Amino acid sequence: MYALVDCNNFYASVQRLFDPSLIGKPIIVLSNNDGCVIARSNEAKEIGIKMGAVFHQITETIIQYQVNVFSSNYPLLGDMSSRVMSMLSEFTPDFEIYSIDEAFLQFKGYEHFFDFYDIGKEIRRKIWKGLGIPVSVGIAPTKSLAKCANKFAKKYPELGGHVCVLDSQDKIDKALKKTEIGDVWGIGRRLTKRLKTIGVNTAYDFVKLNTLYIESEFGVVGKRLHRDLSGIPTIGPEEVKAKKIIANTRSFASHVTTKEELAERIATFAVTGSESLRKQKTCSNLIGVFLQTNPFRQDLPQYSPFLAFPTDFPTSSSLEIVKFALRALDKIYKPGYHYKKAGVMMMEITPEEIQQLNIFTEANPKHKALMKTIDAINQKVGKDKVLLGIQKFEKNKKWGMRQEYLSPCYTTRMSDIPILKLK
DNA sequence: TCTGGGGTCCTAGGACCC
DNA sequence: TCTGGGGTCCTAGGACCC
Repeated sequence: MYALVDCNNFYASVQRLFDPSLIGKPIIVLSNNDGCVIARSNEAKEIGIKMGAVFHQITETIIQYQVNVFSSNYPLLGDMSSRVMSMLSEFTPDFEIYSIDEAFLQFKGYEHFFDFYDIGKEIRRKIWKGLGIPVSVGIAPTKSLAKCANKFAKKYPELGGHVCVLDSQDKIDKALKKTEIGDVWGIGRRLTKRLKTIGVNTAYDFVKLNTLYIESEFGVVGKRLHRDLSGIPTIGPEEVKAKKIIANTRSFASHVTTKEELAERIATFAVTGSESLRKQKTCSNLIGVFLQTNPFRQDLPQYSPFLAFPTDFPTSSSLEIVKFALRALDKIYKPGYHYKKAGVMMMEITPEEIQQLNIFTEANPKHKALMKTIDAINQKVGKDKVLLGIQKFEKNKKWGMRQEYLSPCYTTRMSDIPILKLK
């Protein structure tokens, strides 16, 4: 059996955790740059704020309902996520982190010993007691059915106290019949539209389709999902693998026009990406850079170039990667445009220990030790303490990213730790 | 004024190899 | 009328996830 544990309105729940006065009030959390709504408390959902809504377009609603607004606080959210995951991992060794607020727990061979409903309740109780984060638990024989059960647990909390177990064909059928096709894991907007035109409106309708038909129309992806939803475990556990692409991209609060400013941002994206490469013990062989003007300003000239340079040898050295990134920037930069977004992508990622040597050039052996030292210092005394000369020294300016509603980093910064006052 | 960021997998078609 | 057989690798585009 698989359990899918999902934190309820995770970002909003975390903010509420450190400010109990927010309980029962509408909360929204914004994307980077305070652009879109990416998380909502139930109260915010009820007053009709949509996922992905553009923040500056809903100011009236915000004022009218006194909605509490937060910028994304990734240090805080990341830390709370790892605490949740750490507690969940104690329930079973077969444990898979699926996203920042979701994990699959697999229970092999326990079927006859455990009441899964009790397990679900216990998971919920522990996370709530230990961390104050509410979770929903869906338990079923396959991953896609566990996803389905989880949606049920969330949608009808009164039925099972945020726990839903699908342990018989009868229950599975009932749940599938009540699940809209668009809510099925792996069925996006396009497929929903296609399926509805052929009369498939629920997950149950989908399961009842002919296998051969599914394969010819929707390929192997459709076939896999079809089997998995039919109760035959097909979507197996995902191993944690090194990333194949590492991207670092940001929109700017206002536009950027000069090459100097872009160079400084590109360098920082490259440095951050290099750190990610080293963390997963890999090197990159192709460094790409892109620029983008603001696509919402069609009245301004548009220019969105991308260029990738192969490195001379596989590398994770910040110095090398910055060099190639800046070389690419130099090629694609054109004056006279208002750049709104930029990014660096590390591609063709290979393991550190497998090195295809180049005849003509080789890595500077000093870089490896240097990077190790820099990483160690930054780890010990705080992120970004050691920077390259081209990077911005001012702290807290974060590329002029708009973050007007940032909460304290309650769990990761000494000065932000909440203080309890006894009367 | 203002519109996120970061990933994965699959398929079809073309180029190329012997 | 007919035009071998069996492969690999790469790319662009499409779909999906959180």
